[in-house]
Amino acid sequence: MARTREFDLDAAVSAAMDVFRSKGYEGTSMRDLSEATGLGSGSIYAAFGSKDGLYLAVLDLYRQRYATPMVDLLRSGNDPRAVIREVFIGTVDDITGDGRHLSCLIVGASMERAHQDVRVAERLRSTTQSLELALYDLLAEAQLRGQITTDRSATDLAGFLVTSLQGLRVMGAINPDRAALTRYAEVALTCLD
Amino acid sequence: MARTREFDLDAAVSAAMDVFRSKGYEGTSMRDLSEATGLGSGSIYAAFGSKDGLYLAVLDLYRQRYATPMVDLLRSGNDPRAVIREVFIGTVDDITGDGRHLSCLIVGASMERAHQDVRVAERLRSTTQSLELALYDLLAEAQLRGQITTDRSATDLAGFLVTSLQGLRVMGAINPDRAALTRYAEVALTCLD
DNA sequence: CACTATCTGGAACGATCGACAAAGTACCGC
DNA sequence: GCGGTACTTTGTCGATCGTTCCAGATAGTG
Repeated sequence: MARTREFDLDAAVSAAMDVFRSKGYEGTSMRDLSEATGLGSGSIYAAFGSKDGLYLAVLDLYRQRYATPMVDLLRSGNDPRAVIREVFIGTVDDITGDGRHLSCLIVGASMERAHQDVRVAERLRSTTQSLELALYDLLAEAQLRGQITTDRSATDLAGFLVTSLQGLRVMGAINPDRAALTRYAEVALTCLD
Repeated sequence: MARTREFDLDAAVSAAMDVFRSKGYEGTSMRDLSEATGLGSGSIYAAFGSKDGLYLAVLDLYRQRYATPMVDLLRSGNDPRAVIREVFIGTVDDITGDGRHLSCLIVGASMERAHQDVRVAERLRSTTQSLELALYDLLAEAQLRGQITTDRSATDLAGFLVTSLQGLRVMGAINPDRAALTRYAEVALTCLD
Protein backbone atom coordinates (compact mmCIF):
# COMPACT_ATOMS: atom_id res chain seq x y z
CA MET A 1 0.00 0.00 0.00
CA ALA A 2 2.40 2.58 1.14
CA ARG A 3 5.39 3.32 3.24
CA THR A 4 6.15 0.81 5.97
CA ARG A 5 7.05 1.57 9.54
CA GLU A 6 10.77 2.13 9.81
CA PHE A 7 11.57 1.56 13.46
CA ASP A 8 11.54 -1.59 15.54
CA LEU A 9 8.57 -1.44 17.84
CA ASP A 10 10.01 -3.85 20.41
CA ALA A 11 13.29 -1.97 20.53
CA ALA A 12 11.42 1.25 21.19
CA VAL A 13 9.39 -0.33 23.98
CA SER A 14 12.56 -1.78 25.43
CA ALA A 15 14.26 1.60 25.45
CA ALA A 16 11.19 3.16 27.03
CA MET A 17 11.25 0.48 29.69
CA ASP A 18 14.69 1.51 30.88
CA VAL A 19 13.51 5.09 31.25
CA PHE A 20 10.36 4.17 33.16
CA ARG A 21 12.35 1.88 35.40
CA SER A 22 14.83 4.54 36.33
CA LYS A 23 12.53 7.57 36.55
CA GLY A 24 9.10 6.15 37.29
CA TYR A 25 5.93 6.89 35.37
CA GLU A 26 5.25 10.47 36.35
CA GLY A 27 8.93 11.28 36.43
CA THR A 28 9.31 10.35 32.79
CA SER A 29 8.38 12.95 30.20
CA MET A 30 7.54 12.44 26.56
CA ARG A 31 10.76 14.25 25.82
CA ASP A 32 12.67 11.59 27.76
CA LEU A 33 10.86 8.91 25.82
CA SER A 34 11.58 10.58 22.49
CA GLU A 35 15.26 10.79 23.25
CA ALA A 36 15.49 7.24 24.56
CA THR A 37 13.63 5.67 21.66
CA GLY A 38 15.00 7.99 19.02
CA LEU A 39 11.47 8.61 17.80
CA GLY A 40 9.56 11.83 17.33
CA SER A 41 6.58 12.28 19.56
CA GLY A 42 4.35 11.94 16.52
CA SER A 43 5.59 8.43 15.88
CA ILE A 44 5.08 7.46 19.50
CA TYR A 45 1.51 8.67 19.52
CA ALA A 46 0.82 6.97 16.21
CA ALA A 47 2.12 3.68 17.55
CA PHE A 48 0.90 3.71 21.15
CA GLY A 49 -1.81 6.34 21.35
CA SER A 50 -0.59 7.98 24.51
CA LYS A 51 1.97 7.91 27.28
CA ASP A 52 -0.26 5.46 29.11
CA GLY A 53 -0.45 3.25 26.05
CA LEU A 54 3.31 3.09 25.83
CA TYR A 55 3.53 2.36 29.53
CA LEU A 56 1.14 -0.55 29.18
CA ALA A 57 3.19 -1.89 26.27
CA VAL A 58 6.28 -1.58 28.45
CA LEU A 59 4.52 -3.47 31.23
CA ASP A 60 3.60 -6.27 28.85
CA LEU A 61 7.15 -6.52 27.57
CA TYR A 62 8.44 -6.63 31.12
CA ARG A 63 6.09 -9.48 31.90
CA GLN A 64 7.14 -11.31 28.78
CA ARG A 65 10.81 -10.80 29.46
CA TYR A 66 10.98 -11.52 33.20
CA ALA A 67 7.82 -13.11 34.53
CA THR A 68 7.21 -15.60 31.75
CA PRO A 69 10.72 -17.13 31.85
CA MET A 70 10.34 -17.48 35.61
CA VAL A 71 7.07 -19.34 35.23
CA ASP A 72 8.60 -21.53 32.52
CA LEU A 73 11.49 -22.37 34.79
CA LEU A 74 9.15 -23.28 37.63
CA ARG A 75 7.23 -25.56 35.28
CA SER A 76 10.32 -27.11 33.75
CA GLY A 77 9.95 -30.28 35.82
CA ASN A 78 13.30 -29.95 37.55
CA ASP A 79 13.86 -30.34 41.28
CA PRO A 80 11.48 -27.97 43.15
CA ARG A 81 14.00 -26.63 45.62
CA ALA A 82 16.56 -26.14 42.89
CA VAL A 83 14.32 -24.15 40.56
CA ILE A 84 12.93 -22.01 43.37
CA ARG A 85 16.44 -21.26 44.51
CA GLU A 86 17.31 -20.43 40.94
CA VAL A 87 14.40 -17.99 40.74
CA PHE A 88 15.55 -16.26 43.91
CA ILE A 89 19.18 -16.09 42.85
CA GLY A 90 18.10 -14.83 39.45
CA THR A 91 16.08 -12.08 41.08
CA VAL A 92 18.99 -11.01 43.25
CA ASP A 93 21.19 -10.98 40.16
CA ASP A 94 18.67 -8.87 38.34
CA ILE A 95 18.52 -6.39 41.21
CA THR A 96 22.27 -6.04 41.62
CA GLY A 97 23.17 -6.83 38.03
CA ASP A 98 24.21 -3.55 36.52
CA GLY A 99 24.94 -0.28 38.20
CA ARG A 100 22.13 1.49 36.42
CA HIS A 101 19.78 1.21 39.38
CA LEU A 102 16.81 0.05 37.36
CA SER A 103 14.11 -0.71 39.85
CA CYS A 104 11.52 -3.38 39.31
CA LEU A 105 8.76 -2.22 37.04
CA ILE A 106 6.25 -4.44 38.82
CA VAL A 107 6.98 -2.99 42.23
CA GLY A 108 7.17 0.52 40.86
CA ALA A 109 3.87 0.12 39.07
CA SER A 110 2.33 -1.31 42.24
CA MET A 111 3.25 1.78 44.18
CA GLU A 112 2.74 4.49 41.60
CA ARG A 113 0.17 3.31 39.10
CA ALA A 114 -1.94 0.47 40.48
CA HIS A 115 -4.31 2.81 42.27
CA GLN A 116 -4.63 5.18 39.34
CA ASP A 117 -5.03 2.93 36.32
CA VAL A 118 -7.16 -0.21 36.49
CA ARG A 119 -5.47 -1.67 33.41
CA VAL A 120 -2.17 -1.52 35.24
CA ALA A 121 -3.74 -3.08 38.33
CA GLU A 122 -5.16 -5.93 36.25
CA ARG A 123 -1.81 -6.68 34.67
CA LEU A 124 -0.10 -6.66 38.04
CA ARG A 125 -2.62 -9.05 39.56
CA SER A 126 -2.43 -11.31 36.54
CA THR A 127 1.36 -11.42 36.64
CA THR A 128 1.51 -12.11 40.35
CA GLN A 129 -1.17 -14.77 40.13
CA SER A 130 0.47 -16.66 37.30
CA LEU A 131 3.69 -16.69 39.30
CA GLU A 132 1.86 -17.80 42.43
CA LEU A 133 0.05 -20.48 40.50
CA ALA A 134 3.22 -21.88 39.00
CA LEU A 135 4.73 -21.98 42.49
CA TYR A 136 1.61 -23.56 43.89
CA ASP A 137 1.62 -26.41 41.36
CA LEU A 138 5.29 -27.01 42.00
CA LEU A 139 4.92 -26.92 45.79
CA ALA A 140 1.79 -29.05 45.93
CA GLU A 141 3.55 -31.73 43.92
CA ALA A 142 6.62 -31.44 46.12
CA GLN A 143 4.47 -31.83 49.22
CA LEU A 144 2.97 -35.03 47.85
CA ARG A 145 6.47 -36.34 47.33
CA GLY A 146 7.52 -35.33 50.81
CA GLN A 147 10.19 -32.99 49.51
CA ILE A 148 9.04 -29.96 51.48
CA THR A 149 7.08 -29.23 54.62
CA THR A 150 3.37 -29.85 54.82
CA ASP A 151 2.97 -27.64 57.88
CA ARG A 152 1.71 -24.89 55.62
CA SER A 153 -0.53 -25.10 52.58
CA ALA A 154 1.06 -24.84 49.16
CA THR A 155 -1.06 -21.75 48.59
CA ASP A 156 0.39 -19.94 51.58
CA LEU A 157 3.91 -21.00 50.78
CA ALA A 158 3.55 -19.80 47.19
CA GLY A 159 2.16 -16.45 48.29
CA PHE A 160 4.90 -16.08 50.85
CA LEU A 161 7.61 -16.76 48.29
CA VAL A 162 6.22 -14.12 45.93
CA THR A 163 6.04 -11.73 48.87
CA SER A 164 9.70 -12.39 49.60
CA LEU A 165 10.66 -11.75 45.98
CA GLN A 166 8.88 -8.40 46.09
CA GLY A 167 10.56 -7.61 49.39
CA LEU A 168 13.97 -8.33 47.91
CA ARG A 169 13.22 -5.83 45.14
CA VAL A 170 12.48 -3.14 47.69
CA MET A 171 15.48 -3.92 49.86
CA GLY A 172 17.67 -3.94 46.78
CA ALA A 173 16.48 -0.47 45.88
CA ILE A 174 17.36 0.80 49.36
CA ASN A 175 20.67 -0.99 49.62
CA PRO A 176 21.86 -3.10 46.68
CA ASP A 177 24.08 -5.42 48.69
CA ARG A 178 24.24 -8.65 46.73
CA ALA A 179 25.65 -10.79 49.55
CA ALA A 180 23.07 -9.58 52.05
CA LEU A 181 20.16 -10.05 49.65
CA THR A 182 21.37 -13.56 48.90
CA ARG A 183 21.40 -14.40 52.59
CA TYR A 184 17.90 -13.01 53.04
CA ALA A 185 16.77 -15.16 50.12
CA GLU A 186 18.37 -18.21 51.75
CA VAL A 187 16.41 -17.55 54.94
CA ALA A 188 13.20 -17.32 52.95
CA LEU A 189 13.91 -20.70 51.40
CA THR A 190 14.22 -22.32 54.82
CA CYS A 191 10.45 -21.87 55.15
CA LEU A 192 10.16 -24.87 52.85
CA ASP A 193 11.80 -27.13 55.41
CA MET B 1 8.29 39.42 68.07
CA ALA B 2 5.76 39.19 65.34
CA ARG B 3 2.76 37.45 63.98
CA THR B 4 2.57 33.82 64.97
CA ARG B 5 2.16 31.05 62.47
CA GLU B 6 -1.53 30.32 62.12
CA PHE B 7 -1.48 26.76 60.88
CA ASP B 8 -0.32 23.61 62.61
CA LEU B 9 2.89 22.54 60.94
CA ASP B 10 2.49 18.90 61.87
CA ALA B 11 -1.09 18.85 60.63
CA ALA B 12 0.02 20.28 57.31
CA VAL B 13 2.79 17.69 56.96
CA SER B 14 0.32 15.00 57.88
CA ALA B 15 -2.13 16.13 55.22
CA ALA B 16 0.67 16.31 52.68
CA MET B 17 1.66 12.77 53.64
CA ASP B 18 -1.70 11.41 52.60
CA VAL B 19 -1.40 13.06 49.22
CA PHE B 20 2.12 11.80 48.62
CA ARG B 21 1.11 8.32 49.70
CA SER B 22 -1.78 8.16 47.28
CA LYS B 23 -0.27 9.97 44.29
CA GLY B 24 3.46 9.52 44.65
CA TYR B 25 6.05 12.27 44.56
CA GLU B 26 5.99 13.29 40.92
CA GLY B 27 2.25 12.71 40.70
CA THR B 28 1.60 15.28 43.40
CA SER B 29 1.50 18.92 42.39
CA MET B 30 1.89 21.97 44.55
CA ARG B 31 -1.77 22.62 43.85
CA ASP B 32 -2.66 19.25 45.35
CA LEU B 33 -0.58 20.09 48.38
CA SER B 34 -2.16 23.52 48.74
CA GLU B 35 -5.65 22.04 48.68
CA ALA B 36 -4.79 19.22 51.06
CA THR B 37 -3.05 21.43 53.59
CA GLY B 38 -5.32 24.43 53.15
CA LEU B 39 -2.27 26.61 52.72
CA GLY B 40 -1.30 28.94 49.96
CA SER B 41 1.76 27.88 48.02
CA GLY B 42 3.59 30.88 49.43
CA SER B 43 3.15 29.59 52.97
CA ILE B 44 4.38 26.17 51.96
CA TYR B 45 7.52 27.61 50.44
CA ALA B 46 8.08 29.81 53.47
CA ALA B 47 7.79 26.83 55.79
CA PHE B 48 9.53 24.09 53.81
CA GLY B 49 11.54 25.84 51.12
CA SER B 50 10.48 23.60 48.29
CA LYS B 51 8.43 20.61 47.28
CA ASP B 52 11.43 18.45 48.12
CA GLY B 53 11.67 20.05 51.52
CA LEU B 54 8.07 19.23 52.29
CA TYR B 55 8.60 15.69 51.06
CA LEU B 56 11.54 15.22 53.39
CA ALA B 57 9.46 16.56 56.28
CA VAL B 58 6.74 14.08 55.34
CA LEU B 59 9.29 11.29 55.29
CA ASP B 60 10.51 12.25 58.75
CA LEU B 61 6.97 12.34 60.09
CA TYR B 62 6.29 8.94 58.57
CA ARG B 63 9.35 7.56 60.29
CA GLN B 64 8.34 9.10 63.58
CA ARG B 65 4.79 7.84 63.29
CA TYR B 66 5.38 4.29 62.05
CA ALA B 67 9.00 3.20 62.29
CA THR B 68 9.79 4.58 65.73
CA PRO B 69 6.83 2.93 67.48
CA MET B 70 7.84 -0.34 65.85
CA VAL B 71 11.36 -0.05 67.16
CA ASP B 72 10.05 0.86 70.59
CA LEU B 73 7.83 -2.18 70.59
CA LEU B 74 10.71 -4.42 69.59
CA ARG B 75 12.77 -3.00 72.43
CA SER B 76 9.97 -3.19 75.00
CA GLY B 77 11.41 -6.32 76.58
CA ASN B 78 8.37 -8.47 75.90
CA ASP B 79 8.49 -11.96 74.44
CA PRO B 80 10.45 -11.86 71.15
CA ARG B 81 8.06 -13.98 69.11
CA ALA B 82 5.09 -12.07 70.44
CA VAL B 83 6.41 -8.61 69.60
CA ILE B 84 7.63 -9.66 66.18
CA ARG B 85 4.24 -11.14 65.45
CA GLU B 86 2.69 -7.93 66.66
CA VAL B 87 4.84 -5.91 64.27
CA PHE B 88 3.76 -8.08 61.35
CA ILE B 89 0.09 -8.02 62.27
CA GLY B 90 0.31 -4.27 62.75
CA THR B 91 1.82 -3.89 59.30
CA VAL B 92 -0.92 -5.96 57.70
CA ASP B 93 -3.49 -3.87 59.56
CA ASP B 94 -1.88 -0.71 58.30
CA ILE B 95 -1.92 -1.97 54.73
CA THR B 96 -5.52 -3.09 54.76
CA GLY B 97 -6.72 -0.64 57.36
CA ASP B 98 -8.77 1.92 55.50
CA GLY B 99 -10.02 1.81 51.96
CA ARG B 100 -8.06 4.83 50.94
CA HIS B 101 -5.32 2.79 49.33
CA LEU B 102 -2.48 4.69 50.89
CA SER B 103 0.67 2.90 49.91
CA CYS B 104 3.73 2.77 52.10
CA LEU B 105 5.77 5.91 51.87
CA ILE B 106 8.98 4.00 52.51
CA VAL B 107 8.44 1.58 49.66
CA GLY B 108 7.18 4.32 47.39
CA ALA B 109 10.17 6.47 48.17
CA SER B 110 12.48 3.52 47.57
CA MET B 111 11.12 3.07 44.09
CA GLU B 112 10.58 6.62 43.02
CA ARG B 113 12.97 8.85 44.91
CA ALA B 114 15.87 6.87 46.33
CA HIS B 115 17.86 7.03 43.09
CA GLN B 116 17.13 10.70 42.52
CA ASP B 117 17.63 12.31 45.92
CA VAL B 118 20.46 11.24 48.20
CA ARG B 119 18.75 12.76 51.23
CA VAL B 120 15.82 10.45 50.65
CA ALA B 121 18.15 7.51 50.20
CA GLU B 122 19.90 8.31 53.46
CA ARG B 123 16.65 8.46 55.37
CA LEU B 124 15.49 5.19 53.91
CA ARG B 125 18.72 3.43 54.82
CA SER B 126 18.66 4.91 58.28
CA THR B 127 15.07 3.82 58.86
CA THR B 128 15.65 0.30 57.61
CA GLN B 129 18.83 -0.05 59.60
CA SER B 130 17.30 1.06 62.86
CA LEU B 131 14.53 -1.46 62.36
CA GLU B 132 17.04 -4.17 61.45
CA LEU B 133 19.15 -3.31 64.45
CA ALA B 134 16.22 -3.48 66.85
CA LEU B 135 15.32 -6.85 65.39
CA TYR B 136 18.92 -8.00 65.60
CA ASP B 137 19.23 -7.17 69.28
CA LEU B 138 15.97 -8.89 70.01
CA LEU B 139 16.85 -11.99 67.97
CA ALA B 140 20.39 -12.31 69.27
CA GLU B 141 19.09 -12.26 72.81
CA ALA B 142 16.39 -14.78 71.90
CA GLN B 143 19.01 -17.07 70.38
CA LEU B 144 21.03 -17.01 73.57
CA ARG B 145 17.94 -18.03 75.47
CA GLY B 146 17.17 -20.78 73.01
CA GLN B 147 13.85 -19.26 72.05
CA ILE B 148 14.49 -19.25 68.29
CA THR B 149 16.65 -21.10 65.80
CA THR B 150 20.41 -20.66 65.71
CA ASP B 151 20.68 -22.12 62.21
CA ARG B 152 20.85 -18.62 60.82
CA SER B 153 22.61 -15.58 62.21
CA ALA B 154 20.52 -12.95 63.94
CA THR B 155 21.72 -10.50 61.30
CA ASP B 156 20.32 -12.56 58.45
CA LEU B 157 17.08 -13.25 60.27
CA ALA B 158 16.60 -9.56 61.00
CA GLY B 159 17.26 -8.60 57.40
CA PHE B 160 14.93 -11.28 56.19
CA LEU B 161 12.12 -10.09 58.44
CA VAL B 162 12.46 -6.52 57.18
CA THR B 163 12.48 -7.86 53.64
CA SER B 164 9.24 -9.69 54.36
CA LEU B 165 7.64 -6.57 55.77
CA GLN B 166 8.52 -4.67 52.60
CA GLY B 167 7.19 -7.53 50.52
CA LEU B 168 3.89 -7.44 52.36
CA ARG B 169 3.58 -3.76 51.51
CA VAL B 170 3.99 -4.50 47.83
CA MET B 171 1.63 -7.45 47.84
CA GLY B 172 -0.91 -5.39 49.72
CA ALA B 173 -0.77 -2.72 47.05
CA ILE B 174 -1.44 -5.29 44.34
CA ASN B 175 -4.12 -7.18 46.22
CA PRO B 176 -5.15 -5.93 49.67
CA ASP B 177 -6.40 -9.27 50.96
CA ARG B 178 -6.02 -9.14 54.71
CA ALA B 179 -6.45 -12.88 55.30
CA ALA B 180 -3.91 -13.81 52.64
CA LEU B 181 -1.37 -11.25 53.84
CA THR B 182 -1.76 -12.52 57.38
CA ARG B 183 -1.04 -16.08 56.26
CA TYR B 184 2.03 -14.95 54.33
CA ALA B 185 3.22 -13.18 57.47
CA GLU B 186 2.68 -16.36 59.47
CA VAL B 187 4.85 -18.29 57.03
CA ALA B 188 7.58 -15.70 57.38
CA LEU B 189 7.51 -16.12 61.15
CA THR B 190 8.12 -19.86 60.82
CA CYS B 191 11.66 -18.98 59.74
CA LEU B 192 12.36 -18.34 63.41
CA ASP B 193 11.72 -21.98 64.29
C1' DC C 1 8.08 6.67 -13.35
C1' DA C 2 4.26 9.00 -11.10
C1' DC C 3 1.13 8.56 -7.61
C1' DT C 4 -0.29 8.15 -3.00
C1' DA C 5 -0.79 6.24 1.44
C1' DT C 6 1.77 6.14 5.34
C1' DC C 7 5.41 7.39 8.35
C1' DT C 8 8.59 10.90 10.24
C1' DG C 9 10.45 14.84 12.95
C1' DG C 10 9.54 19.00 14.75
C1' DA C 11 6.80 23.05 15.65
C1' DA C 12 3.14 24.63 18.42
C1' DC C 13 -0.98 24.01 21.41
C1' DG C 14 -3.26 25.04 25.97
C1' DA C 15 -2.64 23.52 30.44
C1' DT C 16 -0.11 22.94 34.35
C1' DC C 17 4.21 22.57 36.61
C1' DG C 18 7.34 24.39 40.71
C1' DA C 19 8.76 28.64 42.33
C1' DC C 20 8.64 33.36 43.66
C1' DA C 21 7.67 38.44 44.53
C1' DA C 22 4.69 41.87 46.15
C1' DA C 23 0.97 43.33 48.83
C1' DG C 24 -2.12 42.76 52.59
C1' DT C 25 -2.95 41.16 57.41
C1' DA C 26 -2.52 39.98 62.14
C1' DC C 27 0.32 39.81 66.12
C1' DC C 28 4.14 41.10 69.17
C1' DG C 29 6.94 44.20 72.31
C1' DC C 30 7.06 48.67 73.63
C1' DG D 1 -1.88 52.64 70.30
C1' DC D 2 2.11 52.31 67.49
C1' DG D 3 5.88 50.49 64.73
C1' DG D 4 7.78 46.64 63.08
C1' DT D 5 7.90 41.97 61.96
C1' DA D 6 6.52 37.69 60.41
C1' DC D 7 2.95 35.20 58.17
C1' DT D 8 -0.67 34.74 54.55
C1' DT D 9 -2.60 35.58 50.25
C1' DT D 10 -2.68 36.47 45.50
C1' DG D 11 -1.07 36.77 41.03
C1' DT D 12 2.33 35.57 37.87
C1' DC D 13 6.70 34.00 36.14
C1' DG D 14 9.30 30.96 32.62
C1' DA D 15 9.61 26.21 31.89
C1' DT D 16 7.82 22.04 30.88
C1' DC D 17 3.98 18.95 30.66
C1' DG D 18 1.20 15.57 27.37
C1' DT D 19 -0.83 16.04 23.13
C1' DT D 20 -1.90 17.38 18.39
C1' DC D 21 -1.05 18.84 13.85
C1' DC D 22 1.42 19.68 9.76
C1' DA D 23 4.75 19.68 6.09
C1' DG D 24 8.16 16.91 4.11
C1' DA D 25 10.14 12.34 3.26
C1' DT D 26 9.73 7.66 1.81
C1' DA D 27 8.42 3.15 0.21
C1' DG D 28 5.05 0.33 -2.20
C1' DT D 29 1.54 0.15 -6.17
C1' DG D 30 0.14 0.25 -10.97
